[in-house]
Amino acid sequence: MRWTDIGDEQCSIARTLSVIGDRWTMLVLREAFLRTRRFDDFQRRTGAPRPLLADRLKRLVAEGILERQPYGSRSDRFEYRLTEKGVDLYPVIVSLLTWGDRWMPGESGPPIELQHKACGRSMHPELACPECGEWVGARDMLATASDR
Amino acid sequence: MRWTDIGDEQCSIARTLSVIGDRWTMLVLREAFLRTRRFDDFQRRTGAPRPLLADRLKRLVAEGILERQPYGSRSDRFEYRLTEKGVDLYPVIVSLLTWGDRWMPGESGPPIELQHKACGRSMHPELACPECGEWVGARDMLATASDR
DNA sequence: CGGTATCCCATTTGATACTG
DNA sequence: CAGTATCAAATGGGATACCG
Repeated sequence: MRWTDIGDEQCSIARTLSVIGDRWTMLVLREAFLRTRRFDDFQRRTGAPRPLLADRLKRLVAEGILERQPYGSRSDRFEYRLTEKGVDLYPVIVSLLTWGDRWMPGESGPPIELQHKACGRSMHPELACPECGEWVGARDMLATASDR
Repeated sequence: MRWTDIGDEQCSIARTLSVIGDRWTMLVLREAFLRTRRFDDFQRRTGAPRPLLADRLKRLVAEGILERQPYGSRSDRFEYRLTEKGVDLYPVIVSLLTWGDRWMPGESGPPIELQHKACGRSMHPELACPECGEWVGARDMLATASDR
């Protein structure tokens, strides 16, 4: 299986990875959630080579995850903003962050702090069941693959 | 920045990606959560070339995400099982799945079904605040990067 | 500021075969 | 079953320069 073909896979995980399963892409998304919007800011903060960044931004726009829009009065300035589809990737990003904070902590504490606006506490969101409201972990779930 | 150096980054997301931010690795983890344990089963179900699979399994074991253990009576049979550190990646995997089911649905419905053992319903877990219990999305959170 | 254009090199990949 | 060995080909990465 080639990676160009993976978008055709049955599995939603594989299809999702075909779109965002690239390390530079993930870092771009991290920045987008931190409200980075302009090319040069993405470049500086991700450290990606400019041609690579250009490519990844283009793909994300093509996939409808980012929107490219002119801003200000000049016609040669653009900003990239998350679409609804892009914002919906939040659980993926925050899960990566949470796991890293827990299992691969840096020396000086986590560089990104998460605060819940509503209650004001610092925390990492966790998974719960939208039907019954209980917290869920891997052991609480039954996963069934239809192809086996 | 080279990818070999990314493990040194400040950001937990980047450090996490340095360990699991590879597409084959992610598919291996998907299988692990679907209770795949043996080399050839991983190979068949992920479609990864054997040398690549061997490499990814080795790395995951080195990182403490999988454990390699002999099983049965023969000494040349091994199985790979998620450690606690590995099980804790569940939110990452399930978030990828959830997003894919929502935004990149296949023709014949999702091939992996999730059921909450406790309440019996089919659902996708969602994020909530462990402090106050409310559901949270990207807009409900304040993310602050300490380096800017 | 927001990109492209080049170019070269290192790495990864994919296929295939082989071994204990 | 559980890998290694080999190897050609493709890909991606990084540096640098350039343009409107």
